[in-house]
Amino acid sequence: MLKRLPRVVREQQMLDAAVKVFSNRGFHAASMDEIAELAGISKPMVYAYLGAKDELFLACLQREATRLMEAVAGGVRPTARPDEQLWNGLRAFFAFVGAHRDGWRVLYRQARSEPRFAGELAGMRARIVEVVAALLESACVQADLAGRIRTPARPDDFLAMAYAYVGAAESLADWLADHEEEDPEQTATRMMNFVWVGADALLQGRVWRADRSQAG
Amino acid sequence: MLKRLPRVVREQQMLDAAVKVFSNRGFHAASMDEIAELAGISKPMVYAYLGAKDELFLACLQREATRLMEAVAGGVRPTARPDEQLWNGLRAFFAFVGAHRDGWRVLYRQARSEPRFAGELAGMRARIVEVVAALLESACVQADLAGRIRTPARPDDFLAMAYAYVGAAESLADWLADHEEEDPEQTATRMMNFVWVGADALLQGRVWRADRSQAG
DNA sequence: GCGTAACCTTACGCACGAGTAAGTAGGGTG
DNA sequence: CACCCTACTTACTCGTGCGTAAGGTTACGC
Repeated sequence: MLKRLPRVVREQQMLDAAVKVFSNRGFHAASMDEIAELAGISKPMVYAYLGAKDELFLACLQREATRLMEAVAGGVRPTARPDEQLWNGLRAFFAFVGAHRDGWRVLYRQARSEPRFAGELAGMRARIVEVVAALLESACVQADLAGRIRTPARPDDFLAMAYAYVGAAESLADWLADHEEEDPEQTATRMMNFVWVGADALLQGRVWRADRSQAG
Repeated sequence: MLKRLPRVVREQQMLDAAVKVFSNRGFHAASMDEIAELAGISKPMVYAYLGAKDELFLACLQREATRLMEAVAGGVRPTARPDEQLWNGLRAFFAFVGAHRDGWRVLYRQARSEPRFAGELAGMRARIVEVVAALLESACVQADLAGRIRTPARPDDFLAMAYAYVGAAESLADWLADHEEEDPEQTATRMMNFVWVGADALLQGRVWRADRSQAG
Protein backbone atom coordinates (compact mmCIF):
# COMPACT_ATOMS: atom_id res chain seq x y z
CA MET A 1 0.00 0.00 0.00
CA LEU A 2 2.00 2.94 1.29
CA LYS A 3 5.49 1.80 2.11
CA ARG A 4 7.41 -1.40 1.81
CA LEU A 5 10.07 -1.41 4.46
CA PRO A 6 13.01 -3.78 5.02
CA ARG A 7 12.67 -6.47 7.61
CA VAL A 8 14.92 -5.00 10.30
CA VAL A 9 12.94 -1.78 10.36
CA ARG A 10 9.60 -3.51 10.58
CA GLU A 11 10.85 -5.76 13.34
CA GLN A 12 11.76 -2.79 15.49
CA GLN A 13 8.40 -1.15 14.84
CA MET A 14 6.69 -4.36 15.86
CA LEU A 15 8.74 -4.63 19.02
CA ASP A 16 7.98 -1.01 19.88
CA ALA A 17 4.29 -1.67 19.46
CA ALA A 18 4.44 -4.95 21.34
CA VAL A 19 6.20 -3.40 24.32
CA LYS A 20 3.57 -0.67 24.48
CA VAL A 21 0.63 -3.04 24.28
CA PHE A 22 2.07 -5.63 26.65
CA SER A 23 2.82 -2.84 29.07
CA ASN A 24 -0.68 -1.39 28.97
CA ARG A 25 -2.78 -4.51 28.78
CA GLY A 26 -0.72 -7.28 30.32
CA PHE A 27 0.54 -10.32 28.48
CA HIS A 28 -2.71 -12.23 28.13
CA ALA A 29 -5.03 -9.33 27.54
CA ALA A 30 -2.72 -8.00 24.83
CA SER A 31 -3.95 -9.15 21.45
CA MET A 32 -1.77 -9.85 18.47
CA ASP A 33 -4.24 -7.87 16.37
CA GLU A 34 -3.78 -4.76 18.46
CA ILE A 35 -0.01 -5.07 18.34
CA ALA A 36 -0.10 -5.50 14.58
CA GLU A 37 -2.42 -2.56 14.16
CA LEU A 38 -0.30 -0.28 16.34
CA ALA A 39 2.76 -1.32 14.37
CA GLY A 40 0.92 -0.33 11.20
CA ILE A 41 1.11 -3.78 9.75
CA SER A 42 -1.09 -6.85 9.40
CA LYS A 43 -0.99 -9.75 11.81
CA PRO A 44 0.61 -12.43 9.64
CA MET A 45 3.66 -10.21 9.27
CA VAL A 46 4.20 -10.35 12.99
CA TYR A 47 4.05 -14.13 12.90
CA ALA A 48 6.37 -14.22 9.90
CA TYR A 49 9.02 -12.03 11.50
CA LEU A 50 8.84 -12.62 15.21
CA GLY A 51 6.85 -15.79 15.68
CA ALA A 52 4.03 -16.65 18.03
CA LYS A 53 2.97 -14.61 21.05
CA ASP A 54 5.44 -16.26 23.44
CA GLU A 55 8.37 -15.69 21.17
CA LEU A 56 7.30 -12.12 20.56
CA PHE A 57 7.15 -11.46 24.27
CA LEU A 58 10.55 -13.03 24.81
CA ALA A 59 11.95 -10.85 22.04
CA CYS A 60 10.58 -7.77 23.82
CA LEU A 61 12.04 -8.97 27.08
CA GLN A 62 15.46 -9.53 25.61
CA ARG A 63 15.60 -6.26 23.75
CA GLU A 64 14.60 -4.22 26.78
CA ALA A 65 16.88 -6.12 29.13
CA THR A 66 19.83 -5.73 26.80
CA ARG A 67 19.21 -2.02 26.42
CA LEU A 68 18.96 -1.64 30.18
CA MET A 69 22.15 -3.56 30.83
CA GLU A 70 24.00 -1.56 28.21
CA ALA A 71 22.74 1.72 29.59
CA VAL A 72 23.92 0.86 33.08
CA ALA A 73 27.22 -0.63 31.97
CA GLY A 74 27.85 2.43 29.81
CA GLY A 75 27.34 4.73 32.79
CA VAL A 76 29.82 3.04 35.10
CA ARG A 77 33.59 3.61 35.13
CA PRO A 78 35.09 0.39 36.49
CA THR A 79 38.11 2.17 37.95
CA ALA A 80 36.11 4.55 40.13
CA ARG A 81 35.54 4.24 43.87
CA PRO A 82 32.77 1.78 44.82
CA ASP A 83 30.37 4.53 45.88
CA GLU A 84 30.97 6.39 42.62
CA GLN A 85 30.40 3.23 40.64
CA LEU A 86 27.17 2.71 42.51
CA TRP A 87 26.11 6.29 42.02
CA ASN A 88 26.78 6.23 38.29
CA GLY A 89 25.06 2.88 37.92
CA LEU A 90 21.98 4.12 39.76
CA ARG A 91 21.87 7.31 37.75
CA ALA A 92 22.03 5.38 34.50
CA PHE A 93 19.47 2.89 35.75
CA PHE A 94 16.86 5.41 36.81
CA ALA A 95 17.47 7.56 33.76
CA PHE A 96 16.82 4.55 31.57
CA VAL A 97 13.67 3.58 33.41
CA GLY A 98 12.44 7.15 33.28
CA ALA A 99 12.95 7.19 29.53
CA HIS A 100 11.56 3.70 28.87
CA ARG A 101 8.70 3.32 31.29
CA ASP A 102 6.80 0.91 29.07
CA GLY A 103 9.82 -1.29 28.70
CA TRP A 104 10.34 -1.38 32.41
CA ARG A 105 6.74 -2.34 33.07
CA VAL A 106 7.07 -5.24 30.66
CA LEU A 107 10.29 -6.39 32.24
CA TYR A 108 9.33 -5.95 35.83
CA ARG A 109 5.63 -6.64 36.04
CA GLN A 110 4.49 -8.72 33.13
CA ALA A 111 7.43 -11.07 32.91
CA ARG A 112 7.33 -11.60 36.63
CA SER A 113 3.70 -12.50 36.93
CA GLU A 114 3.63 -14.91 34.01
CA PRO A 115 5.04 -18.19 35.30
CA ARG A 116 6.12 -18.97 31.76
CA PHE A 117 8.67 -16.14 31.71
CA ALA A 118 9.49 -15.79 35.36
CA GLY A 119 12.47 -18.10 34.98
CA GLU A 120 13.98 -16.09 32.15
CA LEU A 121 13.68 -12.93 34.20
CA ALA A 122 14.94 -14.50 37.40
CA GLY A 123 18.15 -15.33 35.59
CA MET A 124 18.74 -11.75 34.47
CA ARG A 125 17.92 -10.57 37.95
CA ALA A 126 20.29 -13.01 39.58
CA ARG A 127 23.14 -11.66 37.48
CA ILE A 128 22.41 -8.13 38.63
CA VAL A 129 22.22 -9.21 42.26
CA GLU A 130 25.60 -10.88 41.93
CA VAL A 131 27.14 -7.76 40.49
CA VAL A 132 25.78 -5.68 43.37
CA ALA A 133 26.93 -8.26 45.90
CA ALA A 134 30.41 -8.16 44.39
CA LEU A 135 30.37 -4.38 44.62
CA LEU A 136 29.43 -4.58 48.28
CA GLU A 137 32.14 -7.12 48.94
CA SER A 138 34.75 -5.03 47.23
CA ALA A 139 33.65 -2.04 49.27
CA CYS A 140 33.91 -4.18 52.36
CA VAL A 141 37.40 -5.35 51.54
CA GLN A 142 38.44 -1.78 50.95
CA ALA A 143 36.99 -0.79 54.31
CA ASP A 144 38.71 -3.75 55.91
CA LEU A 145 42.07 -2.53 54.71
CA ALA A 146 41.26 0.73 56.46
CA GLY A 147 40.71 -1.30 59.63
CA ARG A 148 37.08 -0.32 60.11
CA ILE A 149 35.37 -3.70 59.95
CA ARG A 150 34.25 -5.24 63.20
CA THR A 151 31.87 -8.01 62.14
CA PRO A 152 33.07 -10.44 59.52
CA ALA A 153 30.35 -10.89 56.91
CA ARG A 154 29.53 -14.17 55.22
CA PRO A 155 28.85 -14.48 51.45
CA ASP A 156 25.15 -15.10 52.08
CA ASP A 157 24.91 -11.79 53.91
CA PHE A 158 26.23 -9.91 50.92
CA LEU A 159 23.80 -11.73 48.69
CA ALA A 160 20.82 -11.04 50.90
CA MET A 161 21.78 -7.42 51.25
CA ALA A 162 22.22 -7.12 47.52
CA TYR A 163 18.82 -8.69 47.06
CA ALA A 164 17.23 -6.17 49.35
CA TYR A 165 18.98 -3.27 47.62
CA VAL A 166 17.98 -4.48 44.19
CA GLY A 167 14.42 -4.85 45.44
CA ALA A 168 14.43 -1.34 46.82
CA ALA A 169 15.75 0.02 43.54
CA GLU A 170 13.15 -1.89 41.54
CA SER A 171 10.47 -0.63 43.80
CA LEU A 172 11.52 2.97 43.32
CA ALA A 173 11.84 2.36 39.59
CA ASP A 174 8.37 0.93 39.52
CA TRP A 175 7.10 4.03 41.23
CA LEU A 176 8.98 6.18 38.76
CA ALA A 177 7.40 4.27 35.88
CA ASP A 178 3.96 5.31 37.07
CA HIS A 179 4.77 8.93 37.97
CA GLU A 180 5.39 11.03 34.92
CA GLU A 181 6.38 14.02 37.02
CA GLU A 182 9.15 12.37 39.05
CA ASP A 183 12.71 13.29 38.13
CA PRO A 184 14.95 10.22 37.63
CA GLU A 185 17.96 12.12 38.94
CA GLN A 186 16.23 12.78 42.23
CA THR A 187 15.10 9.18 42.50
CA ALA A 188 18.70 8.10 42.03
CA THR A 189 19.86 10.50 44.74
CA ARG A 190 17.28 9.13 47.16
CA MET A 191 18.32 5.59 46.45
CA MET A 192 21.98 6.47 46.86
CA ASN A 193 21.43 8.06 50.24
CA PHE A 194 19.34 5.17 51.28
CA VAL A 195 21.88 2.59 50.21
CA TRP A 196 25.21 4.13 50.90
CA VAL A 197 24.69 5.63 54.30
CA GLY A 198 23.12 2.41 55.49
CA ALA A 199 25.78 0.28 53.88
CA ASP A 200 28.56 2.38 55.30
CA ALA A 201 27.16 2.07 58.79
CA LEU A 202 26.74 -1.68 58.33
CA LEU A 203 30.25 -2.03 57.03
CA GLN A 204 31.49 -0.30 60.15
CA GLY A 205 30.04 -3.20 62.07
CA ARG A 206 26.92 -1.59 63.42
CA VAL A 207 24.26 -4.21 63.88
CA TRP A 208 20.73 -3.99 65.13
CA ARG A 209 19.69 -6.58 67.69
CA ALA A 210 16.35 -7.47 69.16
CA ASP A 211 17.34 -6.85 72.78
CA ARG A 212 18.88 -3.38 72.45
CA SER A 213 18.58 -0.68 69.86
CA GLN A 214 22.06 -0.93 68.47
CA ALA A 215 25.54 -2.38 68.89
CA GLY A 216 28.94 -1.50 67.52
CA MET B 1 -23.63 -36.60 45.78
CA LEU B 2 -21.22 -36.98 48.66
CA LYS B 3 -21.54 -34.00 50.92
CA ARG B 4 -23.80 -31.01 51.10
CA LEU B 5 -21.96 -28.27 52.90
CA PRO B 6 -23.21 -24.86 54.08
CA ARG B 7 -22.43 -21.87 51.96
CA VAL B 8 -19.78 -20.26 54.19
CA VAL B 9 -17.69 -23.42 54.17
CA ARG B 10 -17.85 -23.84 50.42
CA GLU B 11 -16.95 -20.22 49.88
CA GLN B 12 -13.75 -20.63 51.85
CA GLN B 13 -12.88 -23.79 49.95
CA MET B 14 -13.44 -21.95 46.70
CA LEU B 15 -11.28 -19.05 47.79
CA ASP B 16 -8.53 -21.44 48.87
CA ALA B 17 -8.63 -23.10 45.48
CA ALA B 18 -8.81 -19.80 43.62
CA VAL B 19 -5.78 -18.38 45.44
CA LYS B 20 -3.78 -21.50 44.59
CA VAL B 21 -4.73 -21.50 40.93
CA PHE B 22 -4.34 -17.75 40.44
CA SER B 23 -0.96 -17.99 42.13
CA ASN B 24 0.27 -20.81 39.93
CA ARG B 25 -1.19 -19.84 36.57
CA GLY B 26 -1.71 -16.11 36.69
CA PHE B 27 -5.06 -14.37 36.44
CA HIS B 28 -5.82 -14.94 32.79
CA ALA B 29 -4.38 -18.41 32.42
CA ALA B 30 -6.35 -19.56 35.46
CA SER B 31 -9.58 -21.18 34.37
CA MET B 32 -12.79 -21.18 36.33
CA ASP B 33 -13.10 -24.89 35.57
CA GLU B 34 -9.78 -25.65 37.23
CA ILE B 35 -10.65 -23.59 40.27
CA ALA B 36 -14.01 -25.33 40.57
CA GLU B 37 -12.42 -28.74 40.19
CA LEU B 38 -9.76 -28.04 42.81
CA ALA B 39 -12.46 -26.82 45.17
CA GLY B 40 -14.26 -30.12 44.62
CA ILE B 41 -17.32 -28.44 43.22
CA SER B 42 -18.86 -27.65 39.84
CA LYS B 43 -18.42 -24.36 38.06
CA PRO B 44 -21.91 -22.88 38.40
CA MET B 45 -21.53 -23.02 42.17
CA VAL B 46 -18.58 -20.67 41.97
CA TYR B 47 -20.65 -18.24 39.92
CA ALA B 48 -23.56 -18.59 42.31
CA TYR B 49 -21.51 -17.87 45.43
CA LEU B 50 -18.68 -15.60 44.39
CA GLY B 51 -19.66 -14.19 41.02
CA ALA B 52 -17.68 -13.81 37.83
CA LYS B 53 -13.93 -14.14 37.49
CA ASP B 54 -13.18 -10.51 38.35
CA GLU B 55 -15.25 -10.60 41.49
CA LEU B 56 -13.71 -13.90 42.50
CA PHE B 57 -10.23 -12.47 42.12
CA LEU B 58 -11.14 -9.38 44.09
CA ALA B 59 -12.55 -11.59 46.84
CA CYS B 60 -9.22 -13.44 46.98
CA LEU B 61 -7.35 -10.17 47.06
CA GLN B 62 -9.43 -8.79 49.90
CA ARG B 63 -9.28 -11.93 52.01
CA GLU B 64 -5.51 -12.22 51.71
CA ALA B 65 -4.91 -8.53 52.26
CA THR B 66 -7.12 -8.50 55.34
CA ARG B 67 -5.37 -11.52 56.79
CA LEU B 68 -1.99 -9.94 56.15
CA MET B 69 -2.97 -6.65 57.76
CA GLU B 70 -4.41 -8.42 60.77
CA ALA B 71 -1.33 -10.57 61.17
CA VAL B 72 0.96 -7.55 61.14
CA ALA B 73 -1.28 -5.41 63.34
CA GLY B 74 -1.58 -8.31 65.79
CA GLY B 75 2.19 -8.57 66.07
CA VAL B 76 2.86 -4.92 66.91
CA ARG B 77 2.60 -3.33 70.35
CA PRO B 78 1.80 0.34 69.71
CA THR B 79 3.46 1.47 72.93
CA ALA B 80 6.86 -0.02 72.13
CA ARG B 81 9.91 1.86 70.86
CA PRO B 82 9.86 2.58 67.12
CA ASP B 83 12.57 0.03 66.38
CA GLU B 84 10.72 -2.62 68.37
CA GLN B 85 7.49 -1.82 66.57
CA LEU B 86 9.30 -2.17 63.28
CA TRP B 87 10.94 -5.41 64.33
CA ASN B 88 7.67 -6.97 65.47
CA GLY B 89 5.89 -5.79 62.35
CA LEU B 90 8.56 -7.26 60.11
CA ARG B 91 8.58 -10.54 62.01
CA ALA B 92 4.83 -10.85 61.66
CA PHE B 93 4.97 -9.81 58.03
CA PHE B 94 7.59 -12.33 56.96
CA ALA B 95 6.06 -15.06 59.07
CA PHE B 96 2.76 -14.49 57.31
CA VAL B 97 4.29 -14.50 53.87
CA GLY B 98 6.24 -17.64 54.72
CA ALA B 99 3.05 -19.36 55.76
CA HIS B 100 0.89 -18.05 52.89
CA ARG B 101 3.18 -18.00 49.90
CA ASP B 102 0.37 -18.50 47.42
CA GLY B 103 -1.59 -15.65 48.89
CA TRP B 104 1.40 -13.39 48.68
CA ARG B 105 2.02 -14.23 45.05
CA VAL B 106 -1.57 -13.36 44.22
CA LEU B 107 -1.38 -10.10 46.10
CA TYR B 108 2.00 -9.01 44.96
CA ARG B 109 2.42 -10.31 41.46
CA GLN B 110 -0.94 -11.00 39.87
CA ALA B 111 -2.82 -8.01 41.19
CA ARG B 112 0.04 -5.77 40.25
CA SER B 113 0.42 -6.85 36.67
CA GLU B 114 -3.29 -6.79 35.83
CA PRO B 115 -4.17 -3.17 35.12
CA ARG B 116 -7.72 -3.93 36.17
CA PHE B 117 -6.70 -4.59 39.78
CA ALA B 118 -3.58 -2.49 40.07
CA GLY B 119 -5.58 0.41 41.45
CA GLU B 120 -7.14 -1.65 44.20
CA LEU B 121 -3.72 -2.87 45.25
CA ALA B 122 -2.04 0.50 44.96
CA GLY B 123 -4.50 1.80 47.54
CA MET B 124 -3.65 -0.90 50.06
CA ARG B 125 0.01 -0.33 49.41
CA ALA B 126 -0.27 3.41 49.85
CA ARG B 127 -1.77 2.88 53.28
CA ILE B 128 1.16 0.71 54.31
CA VAL B 129 3.68 3.20 52.99
CA GLU B 130 1.99 5.94 55.01
CA VAL B 131 2.18 3.88 58.17
CA VAL B 132 5.88 3.27 57.62
CA ALA B 133 6.48 6.93 56.84
CA ALA B 134 4.71 7.89 60.05
CA LEU B 135 6.87 5.43 61.95
CA LEU B 136 9.99 6.99 60.45
CA GLU B 137 8.79 10.45 61.29
CA SER B 138 8.03 9.52 64.86
CA ALA B 139 11.49 7.99 65.16
CA CYS B 140 12.91 11.18 63.74
CA VAL B 141 11.04 13.39 66.19
CA GLN B 142 12.28 11.20 69.00
CA ALA B 143 15.83 11.56 67.75
CA ASP B 144 15.33 15.29 67.37
CA LEU B 145 14.44 15.59 71.02
CA ALA B 146 17.73 13.89 71.74
CA GLY B 147 19.40 16.60 69.67
CA ARG B 148 20.90 14.31 67.08
CA ILE B 149 19.28 15.61 63.91
CA ARG B 150 21.39 17.78 61.66
CA THR B 151 19.48 17.84 58.39
CA PRO B 152 15.80 18.73 58.56
CA ALA B 153 13.81 16.24 56.52
CA ARG B 154 10.79 17.13 54.39
CA PRO B 155 7.59 15.02 54.28
CA ASP B 156 8.41 13.84 50.77
CA ASP B 157 11.70 12.44 52.00
CA PHE B 158 9.96 10.29 54.57
CA LEU B 159 7.53 9.10 51.95
CA ALA B 160 10.24 8.24 49.44
CA MET B 161 12.24 6.45 52.10
CA ALA B 162 9.20 4.55 53.22
CA TYR B 163 8.55 3.60 49.63
CA ALA B 164 12.05 2.26 49.26
CA TYR B 165 11.80 0.30 52.51
CA VAL B 166 8.46 -1.20 51.59
CA GLY B 167 9.88 -2.14 48.21
CA ALA B 168 12.87 -3.79 49.82
CA ALA B 169 10.61 -5.74 52.16
CA GLU B 170 8.36 -6.82 49.32
CA SER B 171 11.35 -7.88 47.34
CA LEU B 172 12.64 -10.04 50.18
CA ALA B 173 9.14 -11.39 50.73
CA ASP B 174 8.89 -12.25 47.08
CA TRP B 175 12.14 -14.12 47.33
CA LEU B 176 10.88 -15.89 50.43
CA ALA B 177 7.72 -16.90 48.58
CA ASP B 178 9.81 -18.75 46.02
CA HIS B 179 12.31 -20.34 48.42
CA GLU B 180 10.75 -23.03 50.52
CA GLU B 181 13.92 -23.46 52.55
CA GLU B 182 14.33 -19.87 53.71
CA ASP B 183 13.48 -19.12 57.32
CA PRO B 184 11.11 -16.15 57.70
CA GLU B 185 12.71 -15.20 61.00
CA GLN B 186 16.09 -14.82 59.37
CA THR B 187 14.62 -12.83 56.52
CA ALA B 188 13.09 -10.47 59.05
CA THR B 189 16.42 -10.07 60.83
CA ARG B 190 18.15 -9.24 57.59
CA MET B 191 15.56 -6.66 56.73
CA MET B 192 15.76 -5.15 60.18
CA ASN B 193 19.51 -4.75 60.01
CA PHE B 194 19.23 -3.32 56.60
CA VAL B 195 16.57 -0.82 57.57
CA TRP B 196 17.42 0.22 61.03
CA VAL B 197 21.14 0.71 60.86
CA GLY B 198 20.74 2.70 57.67
CA ALA B 199 17.84 4.69 59.03
CA ASP B 200 19.65 5.47 62.25
CA ALA B 201 22.66 6.75 60.36
CA LEU B 202 20.41 8.84 58.11
CA LEU B 203 18.58 10.26 61.08
CA GLN B 204 21.89 11.33 62.55
CA GLY B 205 22.24 13.54 59.52
CA ARG B 206 24.74 11.52 57.54
CA VAL B 207 24.20 12.20 53.86
CA TRP B 208 25.93 10.90 50.81
CA ARG B 209 26.87 13.44 48.15
CA ALA B 210 28.17 13.06 44.65
CA ASP B 211 31.37 15.06 45.20
CA ARG B 212 32.66 13.33 48.30
CA SER B 213 31.96 9.98 49.87
CA GLN B 214 30.12 11.24 52.93
CA ALA B 215 29.15 14.19 55.07
CA GLY B 216 27.98 14.53 58.67
C1' DG C 1 11.04 -6.57 -19.27
C1' DC C 2 10.52 -10.47 -16.91
C1' DG C 3 11.32 -13.83 -13.16
C1' DT C 4 11.56 -14.28 -8.47
C1' DA C 5 11.87 -13.36 -3.94
C1' DA C 6 10.56 -10.48 -0.29
C1' DC C 7 6.87 -7.86 1.45
C1' DC C 8 2.12 -7.62 2.60
C1' DT C 9 -2.99 -8.55 2.55
C1' DT C 10 -7.82 -10.49 3.39
C1' DA C 11 -10.30 -13.93 5.23
C1' DC C 12 -10.84 -17.85 7.67
C1' DG C 13 -10.51 -22.34 11.01
C1' DC C 14 -10.48 -23.62 15.36
C1' DA C 15 -9.80 -24.23 20.32
C1' DC C 16 -10.47 -22.68 24.68
C1' DG C 17 -12.83 -20.85 28.34
C1' DA C 18 -16.38 -17.51 30.45
C1' DG C 19 -20.79 -17.57 31.68
C1' DT C 20 -25.80 -19.80 31.75
C1' DA C 21 -30.23 -22.58 31.27
C1' DA C 22 -32.51 -26.09 32.95
C1' DG C 23 -33.07 -29.55 35.86
C1' DT C 24 -31.87 -33.04 40.14
C1' DA C 25 -31.47 -34.24 44.96
C1' DG C 26 -31.23 -33.70 49.90
C1' DG C 27 -32.87 -32.12 54.36
C1' DG C 28 -35.41 -29.25 57.28
C1' DT C 29 -40.41 -27.49 58.44
C1' DG C 30 -45.45 -27.54 58.43
C1' DC D 1 -45.91 -37.04 53.95
C1' DA D 2 -45.93 -32.95 50.92
C1' DC D 3 -43.54 -28.69 50.68
C1' DC D 4 -39.86 -25.94 49.34
C1' DC D 5 -35.49 -23.85 49.69
C1' DT D 6 -30.79 -24.51 49.22
C1' DA D 7 -27.07 -27.14 47.50
C1' DC D 8 -25.62 -29.06 43.44
C1' DT D 9 -25.26 -31.05 38.54
C1' DT D 10 -24.82 -31.80 33.37
C1' DA D 11 -24.62 -29.88 29.20
C1' DC D 12 -24.82 -26.46 26.58
C1' DT D 13 -23.96 -21.18 23.87
C1' DC D 14 -21.11 -18.02 22.20
C1' DG D 15 -17.51 -14.59 22.01
C1' DT D 16 -12.78 -13.81 21.65
C1' DG D 17 -8.38 -14.15 19.83
C1' DC D 18 -4.43 -17.24 18.32
C1' DG D 19 -2.50 -18.92 14.42
C1' DT D 20 -2.65 -19.89 9.14
C1' DA D 21 -3.85 -20.74 4.11
C1' DA D 22 -3.88 -18.70 -0.04
C1' DG D 23 -3.17 -15.10 -2.76
C1' DG D 24 -1.81 -10.05 -4.29
C1' DT D 25 1.90 -6.47 -5.14
C1' DT D 26 6.30 -4.04 -5.34
C1' DA D 27 11.31 -3.90 -6.07
C1' DC D 28 15.39 -5.69 -7.70
C1' DG D 29 18.69 -8.58 -10.36
C1' DC D 30 19.88 -10.07 -14.84
